[in-house]
Amino acid sequence: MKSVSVTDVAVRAGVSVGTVSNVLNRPDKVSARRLELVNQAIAELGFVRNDAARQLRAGSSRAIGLVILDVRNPFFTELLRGAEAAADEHGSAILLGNSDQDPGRESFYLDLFEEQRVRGVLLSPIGDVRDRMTRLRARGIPAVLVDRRVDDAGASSVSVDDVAGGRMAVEHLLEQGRRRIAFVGGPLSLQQVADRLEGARQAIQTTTDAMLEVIECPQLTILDGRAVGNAIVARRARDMPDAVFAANDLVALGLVQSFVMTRGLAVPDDVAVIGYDDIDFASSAVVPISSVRQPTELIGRTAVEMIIEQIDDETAVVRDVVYQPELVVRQSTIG
Amino acid sequence: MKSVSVTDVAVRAGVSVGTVSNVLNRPDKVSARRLELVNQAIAELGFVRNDAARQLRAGSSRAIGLVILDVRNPFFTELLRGAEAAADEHGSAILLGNSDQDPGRESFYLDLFEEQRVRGVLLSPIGDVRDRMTRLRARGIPAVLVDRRVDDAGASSVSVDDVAGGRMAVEHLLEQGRRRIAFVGGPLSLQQVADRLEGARQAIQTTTDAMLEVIECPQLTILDGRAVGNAIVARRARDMPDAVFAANDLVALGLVQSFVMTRGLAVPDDVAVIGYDDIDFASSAVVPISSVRQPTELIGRTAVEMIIEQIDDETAVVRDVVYQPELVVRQSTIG
DNA sequence: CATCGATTCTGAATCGTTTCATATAGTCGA
DNA sequence: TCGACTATATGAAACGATTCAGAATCGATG
Repeated sequence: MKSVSVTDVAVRAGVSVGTVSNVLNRPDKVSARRLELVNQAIAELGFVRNDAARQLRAGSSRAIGLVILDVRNPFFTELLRGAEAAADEHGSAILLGNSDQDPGRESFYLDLFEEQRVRGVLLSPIGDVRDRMTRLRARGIPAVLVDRRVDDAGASSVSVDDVAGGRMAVEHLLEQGRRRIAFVGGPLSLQQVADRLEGARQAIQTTTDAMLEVIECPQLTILDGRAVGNAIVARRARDMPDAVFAANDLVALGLVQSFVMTRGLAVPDDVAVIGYDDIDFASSAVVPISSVRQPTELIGRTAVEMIIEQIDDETAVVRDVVYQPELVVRQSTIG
Repeated sequence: MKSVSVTDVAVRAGVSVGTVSNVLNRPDKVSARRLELVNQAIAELGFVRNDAARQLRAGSSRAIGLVILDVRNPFFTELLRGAEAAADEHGSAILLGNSDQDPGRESFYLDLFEEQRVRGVLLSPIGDVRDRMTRLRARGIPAVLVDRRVDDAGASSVSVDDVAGGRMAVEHLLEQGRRRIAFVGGPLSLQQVADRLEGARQAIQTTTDAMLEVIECPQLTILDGRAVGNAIVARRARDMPDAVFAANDLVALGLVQSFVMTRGLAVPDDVAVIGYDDIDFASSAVVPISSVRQPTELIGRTAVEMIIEQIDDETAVVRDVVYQPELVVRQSTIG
């Protein structure tokens, strides 16, 4: 099962290996006759370039690594598609790593990407990544943080103003006359979650009679939402919130699901629910869910473009791009 | 920005390159003293093994390539997680390619994987892949088809009996007294879609008074479902189906969304809807959607295990694993 | 027809790791 | 102290593509 090499092709075509390499990489520098000969030899032998060898000599691969928090969250698959599109246009491929919010897996993929000498890394980080960023930078690998801004990390970032988003969500709930508001999300160590909560707090503080309860859950999945929902349904009436702001749409979906399925609470009559991300499924939920929309695909696209910028121009400075979110009102918050 | 090589490490530690390599790959063959020396040198110099060189010498990478039809379909992300878990246990990583049902992109990723000399390929194919399979086989790259069985392709596969699934779905609709049934899905060139339709036909044929209408849509997304839904709503009453079997849950979600949002049709009173895949979002839809469940994660896991089996044992024979689907009844089909 | 320049070709050197035949050190029994 | 092993360590060769300095080829021109 010996594989075909450029040498084999060169022999078959009666040219030198240098010429074969030129056919592969700079076909315009090769005379028509030899181009023909070489291409024919390639076809006959079924030659496929060995990327490891190419990379070893060339110094780096054409791949860009992307580490996301959760493949099952449509937010991230949307982001991935934006990144893919931009990478495509530039002739690179995206290598996806799914950390599942586990720092161990995050490390695993970052190590893997380093070993693979990827051209750049996009990271949706879990905890503190300052060290990681410094290390990548020292190694000359451009890195961009996505969906999260870290001051002083020495890395560029593309994010959305989550504090503003949180504020918008809760302001909207307040405008609807809600006063006993619960924030559901977690872990709070996740910056996005903390920021959305901070925004919520800011909004609450503009009033005197509203209160905010924080219910932390371990992850941001439908199951977590459902669990919290069941706990809320089981409460005594006087402890019941009249609105819930979920840190993302999956949690919001879980909440709504549990409220409606147990027939314990009507949405939005008993309790209003607003989510975050505006994933496709939010609009098709039991009760279409209000949400805070992020320009998700654009985030992915921009991040890749920033990587490419850094590759092309070594002197490119650290830059933080911050997009603004947008409120999307649906049935779950308006009676 | 010169990178640190094993030679640098060897010099620093005062040992030979062979020893450094042994520390990296067979630490048990190295004396404690040198192990210590080498590890220290690695840490001091910040050495990271160059995977391209490793791969070049070793012959193949530790990655397994997976090409899926649509990252935005939770079915595939679930499958991915199963594959990831199995790969993890075996110390390999999954490289993901998203074909978006575009044969060009499918080819692109398969070529890329070949160049990368992946250890194996999992493919959820679009059209005819016989040639592709033969070629991979000739190159000694184990391949497994997922979610689709292709007789005589010379490749193993892991799939679900979609004909049975289609039959189950429509039998269920018939039991509920529905008689004017529409099948929505596409493209019909996709085997999964064709099989589910075939199952539906078989079920219909067990009755004398029921009829099946086939509505083909270009893709299997929420948007396609919504478009077909709008078209159905616009029909005259006597052309209206009383049940719809969607080829997957995304389409079903889109249909329900359009029926409910336009207030044109009540689900399940006017029209029952059943989907396929039983993704998480099916149960949290406007009307919780009945579906045909596949052991999705298990499919991914099994496929990777079959790849590993083929790597370890060259003589492993072609094998088709076929799982059985399971009916999940929810509100969308029972008044 | 000699010369100069431009265009194409050639092939040895190179990238960084692993491998493996060979060398060396270490252990034990006699 | 001397073999007879075993356990470790060594370092040159190999993997396969790219690079680049220099060679070969071709035309045009005086």
